[in-house]
Amino acid sequence: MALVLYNTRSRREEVFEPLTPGKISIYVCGITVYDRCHVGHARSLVFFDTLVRYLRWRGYQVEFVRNITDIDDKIINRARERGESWKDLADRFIAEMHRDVAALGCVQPDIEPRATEHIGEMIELIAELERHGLAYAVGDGDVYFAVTGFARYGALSGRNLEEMQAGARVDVDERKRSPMDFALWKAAKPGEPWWPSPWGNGRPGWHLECSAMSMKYLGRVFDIHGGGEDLIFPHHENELAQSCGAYDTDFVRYWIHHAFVRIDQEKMSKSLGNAFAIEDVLKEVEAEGLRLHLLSVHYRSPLDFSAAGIAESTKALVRAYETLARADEAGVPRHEYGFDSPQAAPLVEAMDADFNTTRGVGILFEAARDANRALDAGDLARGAEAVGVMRAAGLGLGLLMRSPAEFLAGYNARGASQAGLAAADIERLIGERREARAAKNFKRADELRAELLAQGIVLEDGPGGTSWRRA
RNA sequence: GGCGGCGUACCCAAGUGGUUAAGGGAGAGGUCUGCAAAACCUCGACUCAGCGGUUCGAAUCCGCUCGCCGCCUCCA
Repeated sequence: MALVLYNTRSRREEVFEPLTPGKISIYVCGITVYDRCHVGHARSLVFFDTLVRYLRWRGYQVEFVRNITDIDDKIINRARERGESWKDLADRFIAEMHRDVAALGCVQPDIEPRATEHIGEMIELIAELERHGLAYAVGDGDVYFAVTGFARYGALSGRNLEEMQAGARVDVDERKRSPMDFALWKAAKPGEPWWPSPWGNGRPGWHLECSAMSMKYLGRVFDIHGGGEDLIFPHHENELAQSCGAYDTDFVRYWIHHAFVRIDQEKMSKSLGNAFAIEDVLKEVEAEGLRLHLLSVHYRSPLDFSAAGIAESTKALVRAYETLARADEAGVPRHEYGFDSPQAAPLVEAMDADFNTTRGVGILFEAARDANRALDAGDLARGAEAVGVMRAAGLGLGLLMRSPAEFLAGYNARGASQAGLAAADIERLIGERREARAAKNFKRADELRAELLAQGIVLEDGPGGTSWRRA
């Protein structure tokens, strides 16, 4: 079995071969911290988290780097609007981003470099580009990359300079040699933060940080570079030009880009004003329900955001946790199926095929049905195997990692509290109903049950008594 | 204008040349139950936007038409 992934550079699926056998180096473009993260960012965070988790579970030693862009025009402008320092603003949104990452159940990257902590490396890179005749300074201290000096410019995004210039929407800057040249270093305007450099006081251009930091931590060639598909051009095209131009390296072996989250058939984005902050969404929905929802669509297809869609996924997730809880209660033995076990083979096959998380989720639920069927039949051995498949799928996808009893208790308690009920209230009504049932007063028993149902609480009568859950 | 992608059941969504077109949500019937709920079983696209073509064989390849989206500007 071979891991296959879609490489943006070749526009086709390729068999993945790591630079060093058994090891994988990954650099993902992270967030520009000028505002809270939205659901589009959540897709990026969850997808690459799943990719890293899967590859680790799959037996690879993964080095995962995700940067933070903590200096740029938007940060400066936003800080100015709010009358605080750009540093304080960036730090605050970094903390909020970390909170969102944790809430979504994502691992933190091994290294999370910040642009402003790598100014020296970036200056060094510009100097190297200058030596290769690919960088030029204009009078006032701005430095540009000369795209016409880099023959492969446009190869990643599949475009060429003539086409781009024909349809360019950018204002042509007379100081540039070519309209597509981009800034490596920006001279500081009055009141802006700056760092000293051979070209004067200023700050780095956006694309530079990722070239400098990825190569610093992962080497001049590394395995995977990822991000949203809007980064293909110009960001990744420019990174590639900088890194390859400076060091004549292959730079990135596999480029992976995921599609957007959409709302009403339109890209979710800050500039369109249709973005939902992760923080706000998680007040309304289960974080793991959102996570499952994001994984239920293949990463290269657009995903429509809707509360109803997340609710559907959450229902499915709860069902899976209920199956696990049921298995725990029945005392089925725990099996741990590694990626090379026959039980995990279908999941590995799905995920090896360009991270088909959709199919992976399907496998998880097929196993859930098998488990319930076996438990219905009292076949604990078969139930244990099916539950083992569920857990293996969970490990590969980053789902079902929590204790089922704990998850369900929390989920149900939140439902009850939304209805203004405490667990003790519900227990009291259950006790009252138990007495009514014992007296064969089914009319009263049914009234009590209907009362709770109206508040979103379902009662279930089982052999061991009555339990309650969120409708 | 250039480049790229998508259109599969009521909804979401896998599958991209060959056994009965995954899975989830919703719905209908059944088993179970005091009645329910949950779970399970059954049903649900003779069909994959439309029309042509290639092939022994296509949702899957090619062409055209219609509809939708993305990138070409900061953006996950």
